[in-house]
Amino acid sequence: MGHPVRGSTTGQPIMVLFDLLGRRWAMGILWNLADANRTFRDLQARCGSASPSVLNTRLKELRAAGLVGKAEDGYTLTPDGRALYNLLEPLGDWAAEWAPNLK
Amino acid sequence: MGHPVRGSTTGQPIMVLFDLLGRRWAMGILWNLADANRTFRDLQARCGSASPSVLNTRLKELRAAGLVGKAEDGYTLTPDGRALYNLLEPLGDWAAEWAPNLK
DNA sequence: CTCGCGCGCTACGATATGTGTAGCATACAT
DNA sequence: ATGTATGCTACACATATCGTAGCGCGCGAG
Repeated sequence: MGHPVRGSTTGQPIMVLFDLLGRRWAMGILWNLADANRTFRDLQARCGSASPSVLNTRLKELRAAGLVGKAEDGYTLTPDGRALYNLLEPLGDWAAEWAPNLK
Repeated sequence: MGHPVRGSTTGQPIMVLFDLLGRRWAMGILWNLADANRTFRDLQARCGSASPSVLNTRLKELRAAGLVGKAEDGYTLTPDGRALYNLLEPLGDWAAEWAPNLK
């Protein structure tokens, strides 16, 4: 049922984005690339030891989406990826206040 | 390997949030509840006809997380849920500019 | 009252997606 | 050449999601 535009039947770009980000580790990868370029194994370690197959799949998807690129010292955020990260960043502060209310 | 704190081994609340939102339709549900309360079937129709089992599972998770609540006229965002939505909202505008660059 | 209807929701087999471990090829240092 | 680290693939197993069917309920019409 493939990857292209899973939720975009209504033509809403936001659903395409949610489809891409609504996969395991997708946002975590963006998050961990924000402050520095990371090697494959470095990313793997920071994403709760995600299995290399998923990690590689996600990296392919994110690169196809133009959010992540490859530099000499590992993977890196493209300008688009960084722009998206900047929108995601406030979630970090919010999560810090929200998480304790959970259990 | 359940639901509680899948990526939080490092103690980062953001990973707990990413775990919750990084599931199918999770963000789509928040998005569709933003402008009005929605019934179960209404949500289902707006989420690309997501199967009722997933939709129900997601709703349970989101309610357990205190982001979604139940009103007389359907599901609704809690104050926390609305705060989170406000952070997510800019993604809509960004996605509208980004999506066309894809293919 | 009973019939049909739409509702929220559950059950369950089929498929898609993710996990975990092993390991290969390359590069570089010792 | 030997050891170590890298990026990544392969594959068997586990989990998540899908899609369809259908149950129990409340309600309004006949």
